[in-house]
Amino acid sequence: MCPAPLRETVPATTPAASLVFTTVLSHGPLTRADVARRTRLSPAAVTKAVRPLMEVGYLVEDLDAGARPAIGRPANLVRVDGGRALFIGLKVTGDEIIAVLTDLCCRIRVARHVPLTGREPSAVLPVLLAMVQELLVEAEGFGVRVSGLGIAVSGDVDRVDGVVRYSPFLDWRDVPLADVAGTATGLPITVDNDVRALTVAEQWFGAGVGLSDFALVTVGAGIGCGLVVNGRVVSGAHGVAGEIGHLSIDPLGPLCHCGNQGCVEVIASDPAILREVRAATGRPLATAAEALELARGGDPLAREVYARAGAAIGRAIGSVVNVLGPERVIISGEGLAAYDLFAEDIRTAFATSAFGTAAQCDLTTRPLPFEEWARGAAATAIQSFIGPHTPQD
Amino acid sequence: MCPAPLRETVPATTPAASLVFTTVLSHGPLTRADVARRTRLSPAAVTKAVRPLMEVGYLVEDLDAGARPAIGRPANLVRVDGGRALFIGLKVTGDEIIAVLTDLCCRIRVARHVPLTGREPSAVLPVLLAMVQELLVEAEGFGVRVSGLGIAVSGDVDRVDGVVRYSPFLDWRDVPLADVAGTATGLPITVDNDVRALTVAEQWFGAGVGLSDFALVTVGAGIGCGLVVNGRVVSGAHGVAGEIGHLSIDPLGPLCHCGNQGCVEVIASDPAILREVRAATGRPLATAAEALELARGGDPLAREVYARAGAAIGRAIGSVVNVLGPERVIISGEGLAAYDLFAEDIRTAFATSAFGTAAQCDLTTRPLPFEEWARGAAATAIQSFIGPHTPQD
DNA sequence: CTTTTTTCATTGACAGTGGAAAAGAACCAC
DNA sequence: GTGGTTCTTTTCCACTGTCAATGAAAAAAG
Repeated sequence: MCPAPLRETVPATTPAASLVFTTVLSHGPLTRADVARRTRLSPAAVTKAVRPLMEVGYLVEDLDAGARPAIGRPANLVRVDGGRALFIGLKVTGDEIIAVLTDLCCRIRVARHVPLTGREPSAVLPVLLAMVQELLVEAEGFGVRVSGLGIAVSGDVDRVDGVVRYSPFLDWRDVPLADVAGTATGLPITVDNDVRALTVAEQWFGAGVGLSDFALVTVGAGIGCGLVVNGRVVSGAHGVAGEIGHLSIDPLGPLCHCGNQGCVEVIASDPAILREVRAATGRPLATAAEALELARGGDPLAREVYARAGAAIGRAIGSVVNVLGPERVIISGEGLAAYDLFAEDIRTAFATSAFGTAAQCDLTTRPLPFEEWARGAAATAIQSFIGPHTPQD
Repeated sequence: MCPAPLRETVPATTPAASLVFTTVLSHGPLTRADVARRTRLSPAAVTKAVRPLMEVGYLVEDLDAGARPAIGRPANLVRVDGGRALFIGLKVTGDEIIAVLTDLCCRIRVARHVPLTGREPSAVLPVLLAMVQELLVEAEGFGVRVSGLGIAVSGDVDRVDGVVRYSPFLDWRDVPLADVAGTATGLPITVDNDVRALTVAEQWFGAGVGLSDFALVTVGAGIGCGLVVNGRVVSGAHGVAGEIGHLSIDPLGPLCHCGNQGCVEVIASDPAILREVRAATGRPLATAAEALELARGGDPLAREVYARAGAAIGRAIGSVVNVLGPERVIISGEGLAAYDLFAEDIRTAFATSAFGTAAQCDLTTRPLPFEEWARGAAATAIQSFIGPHTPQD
């Protein structure tokens, strides 16, 4: 009579359960008492939230005695059983799709990528769906169902409706990605902006854990920035935020396609650096990697370009920090391969442009393997899976 | 036996009551049904929240039939009875204390200011307390008790502890203002940063009502910025945020005391404008008002200075908007007296520096009479009075 | 001039959430 | 053992806000 439920129930049914689950998820194995202290819930509430989550296997008792107190009853550690559920994360770029299969703790189990031949939705979607199928097959090998699919796309993305409003890079407008992917795969879909997705991953599983205010700066083909303020990811009133790529750093700098001069992006993005190194040295370099090699080899002109790029990034970070006063800035991105060349310049430019207390802000760097973007997408899927009661901090 | 309560109970005891009260407070007279729709509470919950608030007189039925629907039972409007409680707001500047007595709707009933002879806490506090006494006497004339005192100070202020951590302007460090004022007056005290206080006033009673993301930019002796993101005022991880005064606009501009060149504040603050007009015209002007007069008179060199100031402000606003994507920016401050001189420049500079969707952001200007700062302080007191369940939006 | 329709407001029953207090459990130290 | 300490669970309960039904007040319809 009663039809079988189409999807596994979400782990957290009440705000308290959600809070407990996300706390354990982010802060690793914890005792119930610890969870109670962290969440400011009563111990009783924690016990009651943990039990049903254990019964369905999302939480498990961690038998590594480990952190037992010197005195008193030994504590039982509780942790999330990552293997209990799988998620697929996809990042769609202009020329490829990067895909990962992760567990509930957002650890990557499988990573793939396929090139794209066209950018129109009609060219991308079949490849995307084929990739999902491929990973679903992989997932069978783990004997666990896939509980969600996250898709990250650059540009203006409406996560609530799952619509890509406008992606300049892909030249997409108003593509109802969640609907399409949902009907095709039957999975719960989360669509979000790529930088925001990466920010969610850092907030829950990375260098942003436990911070109520931080920024994530990505350096690569473009310069992006994700923000967490008061424990919540910032989306802006119109769905767009963190556009630091077009902060104007040098009014006399090169002309940017946005119409201004000296934007961060036209000084410090990978293509900009390549262009500048080419111009400075007169060599016909083809890729950013070649420019990097030249600079690493000690070419002073090339190094100068990297120094300028670092200074621009540092000043952009300084602006963000002055405005928001975050606790930490995480610097990441493909461009980080050149980090050794401009780390110093980023820090000095930041230090001089940060005003007052803002200078206390911690700068952390973090390598960004190519699968990381897709992992961010998986993180958003995990977030959706856990439920609507996302706690603010 | 049972001692009389020392202070009136706060209006809102439950989250729902708080939500209802703040909704009615900000959105003027509303029908219960409207409140229910706005807050997404059930109609029953609204009725139950309103009743006790009416019994103690904070809410009243508004008998101005006014907005009756074309069909169906006519609605009863509910509004806050502003006269039911009074609040004192104080702003401490370097050379005077500005004070207001407001009602619960943050309407100014009495405004005062006294000059200060010294900046040390020992010189300021007696004057401050005398001012409070004076307004308490005034308040007796209204036959209503004063329910809270808000104090606004520039610099790094910890609202939770009521401590002025560091105010460069006053040269205060770690002054426990809330404790001192609390024991001296017996009133509940709220101490906050001045710009944040102004932001709260706008969020609850001004041009920020109903917006989840907006910025408030103040132009005057300094350039400040208050931010509301996701419906909450931004304080930053270290208690400081919105420091746009030292965003560097022109790397070749005048040297700022912060060590950088071409900060907004060294181009567009009142003293900076005065200095520049003096330098450009060679005239021995004494005040910003004289410089303003000169520019209004048509002096091209003076006008040029204002145009540069406007452009700097516009670009600073552009930076904030690119980073946060607010729905609106409210431009205010004493410097707004000169608004006609640089309005155009602000807008053009903003338009060129705002990227993509960010340009949709609405720029609003709002005059800032001198009592406004003190009114901001009163708004924080009202916020504290209503209770800890401040809703996020 | 009823009756119906529509919307607003209230009531009382109720489900569900999380807290308080007390008891139980497991260990160490003496 | 006994007492002390901390973690965990249990039981009971206060409380909040929703549901569904009911009442109220007006306009529109018959």
